[in-house]
Amino acid sequence: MDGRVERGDRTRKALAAEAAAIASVDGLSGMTLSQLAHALGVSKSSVQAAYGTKADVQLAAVAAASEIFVSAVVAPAQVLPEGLPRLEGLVDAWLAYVERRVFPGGCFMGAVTPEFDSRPGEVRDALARARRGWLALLERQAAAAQAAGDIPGSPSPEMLAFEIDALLAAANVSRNLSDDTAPLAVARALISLRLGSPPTRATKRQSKPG
Amino acid sequence: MDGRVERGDRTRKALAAEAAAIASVDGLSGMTLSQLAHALGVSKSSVQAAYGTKADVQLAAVAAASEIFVSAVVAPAQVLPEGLPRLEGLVDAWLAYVERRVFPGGCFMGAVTPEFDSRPGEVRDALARARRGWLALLERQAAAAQAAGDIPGSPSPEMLAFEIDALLAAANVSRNLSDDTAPLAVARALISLRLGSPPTRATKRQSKPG
DNA sequence: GGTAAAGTAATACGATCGTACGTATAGTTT
DNA sequence: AAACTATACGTACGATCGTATTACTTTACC
Repeated sequence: MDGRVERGDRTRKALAAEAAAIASVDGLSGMTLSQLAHALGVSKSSVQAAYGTKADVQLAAVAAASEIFVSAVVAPAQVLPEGLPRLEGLVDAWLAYVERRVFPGGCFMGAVTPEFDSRPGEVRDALARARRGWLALLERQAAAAQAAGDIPGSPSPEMLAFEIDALLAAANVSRNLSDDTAPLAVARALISLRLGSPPTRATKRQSKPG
Repeated sequence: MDGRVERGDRTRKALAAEAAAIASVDGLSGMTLSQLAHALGVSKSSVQAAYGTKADVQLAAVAAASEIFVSAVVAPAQVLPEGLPRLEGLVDAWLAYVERRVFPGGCFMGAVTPEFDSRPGEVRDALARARRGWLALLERQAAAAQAAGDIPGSPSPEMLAFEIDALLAAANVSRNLSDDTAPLAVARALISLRLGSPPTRATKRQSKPG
């Protein structure tokens, strides 16, 4: 074991996490190395020493954002039983992840994927891979829920996953534009509706207030 | 009448349209004045002479993109009767607008709104206004369709508009990432499903080919 | 304890960014 | 014809971008 590279890895992690945070607001190409260095109180040269080039920083930011996303959204839902419960758990965790601003710009992928979806390169490939993984995750739970008969009269799991992701992404944009969390509740209600669940569950249900 | 300002307006229009095209790929801040000038075969100074600052160019690009969008998507559907027909016409026109790449980066708003949704300023305000207008347009037709009883068992017009827009935006991203038009058909099928229409209409239905 | 490795930093370089200024050209007005 | 105005262009400036080079500090292993 080498404590030196361990320390280096730690600063590298912190760097990548901060890069992801900045990119969620300014984009992966809008983010500059000076900005990143200043945000962590280190010199620009240190950033360059950790990752050679800016493209490497961008890729590291995507990887770090993916890890953060997994621990904030995927992992919490993993304790729930497969199928509809876990699917709804993923949705609720995602909405909470956006609402509490794990990234200052809302969803990292939602901010960065449209930026790079028309620019061939490693960054786009990484983003496409992350997106496919997320959609596959949703699709698997949708398929399980459907197999269990919990989603009556529903389209294919692939379509259902596509729709859930679309609603979440749109909610993220609306929320950022209006700085209001109402769109998150709208998305939740629509997803509940499409999943055939009764009313909503985690959004409202504050009846009997007294 | 002044032939000078007329000529100026013509170049200004061409400039704004090209700026929108570039921004649909590189983003409104990724676009540079040199790039814009070179794309039109003029000098960088000319761009600056037409619009004083880059922020003005960005705002002009948003305005130009809105006009292009209206003539490519909104206007064609305006000939259809209000309610469900016009709503589906808007959807079909939108999908065609993306598929035939009116903007090289797909939907201009889809590329640029996530870029600016966390950056306060005039650009974000303009994008928010355009988005609200588009959603209101969808919502009005959804309400008319619902009032006519054409969409049985549907959520509120506002929610329906939100959902249609979400599906279209997601289809645009998927299409750009994969360079495949299949996501457009998926979105169309889902929208048809949510509108309660039988199968789909404009996506497949190529029976009786002879 | 000395040495090699890795992190951190200081400095500098070329390129390009957005912008400012001066000027030539073309059209309008008097 | 002369004065005026708006467009277009060339040039130049300061700032900042990403990157390369170089030296110094810290840390772990011999």
